[in-house]
Amino acid sequence: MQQPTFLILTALADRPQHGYGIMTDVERMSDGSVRLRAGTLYAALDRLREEGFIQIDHEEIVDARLRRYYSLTDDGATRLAAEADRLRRHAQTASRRLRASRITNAAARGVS
Amino acid sequence: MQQPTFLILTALADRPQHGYGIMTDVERMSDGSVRLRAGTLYAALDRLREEGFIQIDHEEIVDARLRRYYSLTDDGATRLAAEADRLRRHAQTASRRLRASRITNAAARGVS
DNA sequence: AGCCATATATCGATGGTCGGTATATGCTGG
DNA sequence: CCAGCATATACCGACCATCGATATATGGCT
Repeated sequence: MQQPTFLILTALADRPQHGYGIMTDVERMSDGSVRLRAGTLYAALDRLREEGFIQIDHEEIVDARLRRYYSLTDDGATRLAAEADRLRRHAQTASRRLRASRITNAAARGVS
Repeated sequence: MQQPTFLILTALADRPQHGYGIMTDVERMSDGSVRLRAGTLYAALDRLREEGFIQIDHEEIVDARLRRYYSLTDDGATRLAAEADRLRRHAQTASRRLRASRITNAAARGVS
């Protein structure tokens, strides 16, 4: 699973949201580092719905504009939890190894 | 950065390794869930070298077979550290939101 | 009047990964 | 004794998620 997809599911983890809301939420969550393109977002929403990870929650019209709200399915929540755990473990492994390497290099330079 | 690329850099975080060693290391690190294809690995090694994140450390011949060892550059270590931190934060956000959602749902069902 | 935010949708291009194939050596089980 | 597997690098076409751009429409701000 790629980062944009992961962040879309994360945006839906605690409440239903509509497409545009997901876009801004993802940008905020990632401190502006991940700007979802409209193409990416709506293609991903269709795909994730086909895969059964999200579903259409409800729709409403605001200012003559459609808002289509999506929510996580149980499958989606399970999948996201598994993916989050994988990310956490990978991040931990990388940090541990980098730390080990810095210690080794410091020792080699005679630094206490 | 995609997961395979991240894991390749992680494999090199604490010591130089050759291609095939990276492949087995990545599989072990991810509990067998990520099996690097030869095509992915060697293409990624070329690309990462061009980008300045890794470099050829040294080469040796074992059993008439070439072993080309790669190591992280300073740039690569910096990049990997930043990426690991991003992964950690994203995983944390997803887990926090999922937890919040479970509490809300439990309360809605009248569960203490 | 012009621009930006809101909101969804579609389309071609890009690029990292997948899956397979090629080449070569050495070890091991049947 | 030879077939298969592990080791080791390399290349290629295919796939698909994402990018970047464009389209359409409304409302608010300057």
